Amino acid sequence: MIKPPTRIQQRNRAAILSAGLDVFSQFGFRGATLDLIADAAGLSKPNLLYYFPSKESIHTALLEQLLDTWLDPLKALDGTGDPIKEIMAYAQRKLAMSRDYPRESRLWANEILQGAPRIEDILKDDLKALVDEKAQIIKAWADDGKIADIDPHHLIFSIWAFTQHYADFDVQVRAVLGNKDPYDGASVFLDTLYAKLLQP
Amino acid sequence: MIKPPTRIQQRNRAAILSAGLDVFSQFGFRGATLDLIADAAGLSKPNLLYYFPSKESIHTALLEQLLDTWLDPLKALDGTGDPIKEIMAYAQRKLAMSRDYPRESRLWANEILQGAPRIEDILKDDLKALVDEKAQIIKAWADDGKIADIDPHHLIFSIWAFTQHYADFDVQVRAVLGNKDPYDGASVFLDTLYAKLLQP
DNA sequence: CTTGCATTTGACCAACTGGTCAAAACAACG
DNA sequence: CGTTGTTTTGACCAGTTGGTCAAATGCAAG
Repeated sequence: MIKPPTRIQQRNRAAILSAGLDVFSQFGFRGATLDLIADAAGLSKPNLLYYFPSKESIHTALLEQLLDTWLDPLKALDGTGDPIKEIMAYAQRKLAMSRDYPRESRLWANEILQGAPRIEDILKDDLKALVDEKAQIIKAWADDGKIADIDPHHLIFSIWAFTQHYADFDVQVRAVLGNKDPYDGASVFLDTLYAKLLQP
Repeated sequence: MIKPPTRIQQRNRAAILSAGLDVFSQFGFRGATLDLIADAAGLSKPNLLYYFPSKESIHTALLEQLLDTWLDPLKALDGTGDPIKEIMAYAQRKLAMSRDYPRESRLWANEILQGAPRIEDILKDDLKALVDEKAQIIKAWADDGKIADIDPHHLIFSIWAFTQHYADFDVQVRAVLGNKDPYDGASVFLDTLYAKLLQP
């Protein structure tokens, strides 16, 4: 029989996951240490291992939790909506994710940079399937002359690249802009960019 | 008096730097180990430390070597040339860098992801100065009505983001495209994107 | 207060880490 | 060949790493 988690369990598991997100997203899997995570979570190392059996298991839990959040904005792209509005709304949702979940974006980036050893299958199955499905919708719009005739896959890549850049390269963006908040400017630029690109 | 490096020194230093590039770009500074680098270079660990005094020194050497290569394409943007051609040529140079030097791109990405502790000053000084200078050129073009009126800084970010995406997220891009070469499609897309965006 | 379970901890371990060192092997040159 | 400087190596070290364990503490219900 399964027992419901106590308040302490909920609090500590959440603290560990948040600490793990901090550490893994900054140092990658190999560069992260249990000591760093335990310190950030305010627990002793053996105590941390009472809640998660291994370093790997914390990382896996984070990645699983991330996956849904990460794919949601694209899933919401609606083939029956107004083409240009749909794509631009998707791009804005993605940009908002970078602003609101920068650690998650960097965790993902780290994982891919390291060759995605732990999620390669997911990329090749789930992600590819989802992207292919949405790419077909976009292609249909292009064929109907409702948007400009561009390669749907590279369109999606360009949205990922541009929006995630503000989370993953945050330090660099802020260094160049002199610490001004980048997101207002980015949002305006994003609108201009895709409005012009998609115009049939 | 300075002695010229022997053939062996040249060969081994080059092998170490190449191995270091492999390992640092995949695992980040903390995740990289001297054993991994030594193995990849085909040397024993003490032998490796005969050529570089520390792990840090290998990393520093790589970063210094990278900096010039990395900023060159932007430096070559010429204020006296044809505006749209200049910007599009810059974007294509950047894309070619991702294709030809993916490890360097990932080394840079790793460094920024980790908060750029070792190059923050360079970003705030040299990089910011260079970008500001080129941004002013672009702004002048926009003011003269030679290109569309867009934010020059975010234009540059969009070029960085899109082109580097193909090196840094290589595994993901190939997983989604089913292992087709992405660069031809990316190059075409890049041309379309900026041609439409910059049109006054 | 006591019993039983959940939680926390200090001490510990083997493997790995960055780095040192003296001695050995090698290369070049007269 | 011998000598001299360069290159390579095995053995080693102290600190860190992921992880274990038995014992101690906290806590809630009867």
